[in-house]
Amino acid sequence: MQTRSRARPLPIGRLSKTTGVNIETIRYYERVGLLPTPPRSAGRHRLYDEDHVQRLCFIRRSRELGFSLDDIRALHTLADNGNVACSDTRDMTLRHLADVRGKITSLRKLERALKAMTDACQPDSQHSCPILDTLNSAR
Amino acid sequence: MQTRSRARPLPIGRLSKTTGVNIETIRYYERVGLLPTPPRSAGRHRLYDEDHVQRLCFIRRSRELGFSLDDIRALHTLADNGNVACSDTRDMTLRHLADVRGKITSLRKLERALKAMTDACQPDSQHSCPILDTLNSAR
DNA sequence: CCTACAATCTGTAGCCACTACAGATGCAAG
DNA sequence: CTTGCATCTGTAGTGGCTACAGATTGTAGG
Repeated sequence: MQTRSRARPLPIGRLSKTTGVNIETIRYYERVGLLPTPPRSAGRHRLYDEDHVQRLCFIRRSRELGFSLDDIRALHTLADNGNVACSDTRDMTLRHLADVRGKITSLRKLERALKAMTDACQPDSQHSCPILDTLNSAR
Repeated sequence: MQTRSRARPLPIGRLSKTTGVNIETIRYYERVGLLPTPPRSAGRHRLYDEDHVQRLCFIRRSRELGFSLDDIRALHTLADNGNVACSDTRDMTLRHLADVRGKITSLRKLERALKAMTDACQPDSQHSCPILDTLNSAR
């Protein structure tokens, strides 16, 4: 039991392997105040514990879900304040969801436009290129 | 007829209004070699003609379709070489289309994950926040 | 204990496509 | 000629990393 709470600290390379986050990125997160500054060895090497692993995994998963670093900072604050935060995290996630849906919509428009262009462009067309024509013609 | 070919040159502010491209962006495009350097007035103010308007519109439309500045440089080169380029532009556009589709796919995954989280998060839930739980739990 | 060699350190610069200034000029209307 | 807007150059900032260079530290083998 107490071996777990006294697990030996990880240097940055191990933390990186454990969490799947690049070493440079870990140091970057520390620089921008996303990851708390860890204690150091006598030779100034960073020494991480289990809390850092948890925090960094939280960050990674949030990034995978497309949250910005500012969002994640806010999520940390909310998480640290206990579960009063539930409606706030929900609001944030809903805003983010709306954003993602907006991006999907505009990418689909893009997709249609690009498909129309490639469809119009037959490799054996002797005359001018429909794609270049589209780009050249007025809106 | 000759009034059109001898239209008076536009200063950068007019070009900006005509094309809908920001002044700073126009100068940026010139700096990175996307827009040819225009002649200048005695006082070093840029003076644009109809060709510049066309070129800048081409760039704007390409950007709206999500092409990178490198892509646009390539498109310009192809356009200037005549319509031999047709299959090349088609290839470029198809690659870009595949890219857009890839982005749509991953955004849709994101959308599903975010929706699942907000659905699980009921405002009256007294216990811990499902969203924070998701972000905290292991993969 | 010494020697390799790997790991980590700091600081800086680059990526993309802009955007935002500051401070110095130019230009055109009244 | 003055006023006031337009434009000029140059630099720095954005987000989220990534990639170095050059110095120091940690560690395993002999």
